[in-house]
Amino acid sequence: MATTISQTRVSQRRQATIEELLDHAQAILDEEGAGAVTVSEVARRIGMRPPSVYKYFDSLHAIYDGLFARGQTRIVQAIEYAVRDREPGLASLLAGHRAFVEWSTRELGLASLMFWRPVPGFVPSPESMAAAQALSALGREELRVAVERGELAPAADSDEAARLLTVLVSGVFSQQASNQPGADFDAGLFTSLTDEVLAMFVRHYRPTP
Amino acid sequence: MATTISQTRVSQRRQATIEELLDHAQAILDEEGAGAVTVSEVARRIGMRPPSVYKYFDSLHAIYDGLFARGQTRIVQAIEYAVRDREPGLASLLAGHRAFVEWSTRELGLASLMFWRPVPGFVPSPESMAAAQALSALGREELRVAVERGELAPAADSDEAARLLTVLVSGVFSQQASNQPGADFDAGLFTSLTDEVLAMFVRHYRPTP
DNA sequence: GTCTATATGTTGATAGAC
DNA sequence: GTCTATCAACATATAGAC
Repeated sequence: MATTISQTRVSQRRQATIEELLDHAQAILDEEGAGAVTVSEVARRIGMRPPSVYKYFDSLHAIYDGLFARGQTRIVQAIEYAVRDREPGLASLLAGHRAFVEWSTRELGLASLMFWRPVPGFVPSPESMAAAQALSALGREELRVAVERGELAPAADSDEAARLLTVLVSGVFSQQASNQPGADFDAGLFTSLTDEVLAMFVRHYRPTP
Repeated sequence: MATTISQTRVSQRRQATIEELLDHAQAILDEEGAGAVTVSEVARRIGMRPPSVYKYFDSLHAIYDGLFARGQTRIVQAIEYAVRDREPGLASLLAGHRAFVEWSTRELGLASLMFWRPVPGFVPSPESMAAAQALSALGREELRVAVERGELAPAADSDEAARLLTVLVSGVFSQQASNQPGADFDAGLFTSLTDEVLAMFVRHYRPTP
C-alpha cells in the first residue's frame, strides 16, 4: 500500500516534469519556429543534459507529438469555454469558430504545428489525431442542430459545409500568422475579418423562409 | 568585344547552373520538406562538393530565397496564363484566384515555403518580397475594375475585400496541404470547394440592381 | 570553378556509472 | 533519474591548391 502511494507521488512528479519540458519546447516553438525545437535545446533550457530528456520522451518526434496533443486539448477547452452558455446550433457554431481563430492567434506556435505541416516527417500519433477528429465532429454536430432548428438550410448539414467552415477559419489563421504574426485578434488585419467571413457562411446557407 | 561575348556566354552558363541547383533544391523540398534542404544535399544531388555550391549561392538562406523567388515568378505566370483571354474584372478575378489554388496544389513545396514559415530564421529578401506584393496589387486592381463594371458592389473595391479573397484561397490551400497533401486539384476534398468559396465571395459583394 | 582539406559546430541517440 | 562519455552523422562555411 505504501508502495502504491509512493508510486503515485513519483508518477505525479514525473508528469510535472513532462509538462515543464513541454513548456520549454513550446517556448522555442513560439520564439524560433518548429524547426528550432531540438532535444538539446529543450535540455539546455530546463537545465538537464540531453540524455536525461530521453527518460521522458522516446524521441524528438515524441516531443512534437506532446506539443500537438497539448494544442488539441487547449483549443477544445477554449472552444468549450466560449460555447458554455450559448444555445446549441448556430449561436454555438459561430461562437466556437470565433474562439478557434482567437485561440490560434494567441497560440501561434501550437496552432502552426497543428494546422500546417512545418516539420518534415512528423505525423501526429493516432492518439493525438483522435482529439483532432473529436473537434471536427463537434463542429459537424452543431451544423446538424442548426439545420434541425431551421437556422441554416438543409445543405449545411453536410461534411462539405463542415469542411468549408474549416477552410474559412484556417484561412484567417494562415494569413494572419504568415503576414502579421505579432498582432492580436482585435488589431489583426485578417483576424478582424473573422465575423465577416462567418457571416458569408451563414448567408451562403441561409434557409428559405 | 570578344571579351563581352565571352562573358555573356559564361554568365549564361552560370545562370543555367544556378537554375539546375534550384531544381535539385526544389526536388528535396517536394520530397522531404523545407527542413531537409541543405547545401550538402543539393551538392550531392548535382554531383558537386559542398564548397562549390557557395560559388553560386552565398549561403543556405540564399538558396531558400532563390526558391521563394522562383515560386513567386511561377505563380504569377500561372495566374497570367489563366487570365490571358478573360475579360478584365470579375471573370479575371475568379480565374486568377482559381489558378492560384491550382498552382499551389500542384507545387506544394514552393507554396508551403511561400505561404507558411517552415524555416526558422528565414525571411525572404526585399527583392523576393516585391514580387509577392506585385501579385497582391494585381488582385486589388481586378477588384477595382470589377466594381467599375458594376459586377461587384462598391464595397468590394477595398483592401479589406482583397484580404478577404486571400483568406479564402489560402484557407483552401492550407487545409488541402495539411490534411490531404497528395491529392490533385479536382479530387481534393478541399480544393474541390474552390468554386463554392469564390461564389460565396461574389454573393457577399453582389451589386444592388 | 572545382576540388581537397579542414575548422567548427550541431544534432539524435545510446551505454553505463552512480 | 541524472549524469559523463561517446558515437556516428551531419551541417555551414572557409582557405588554398590546381
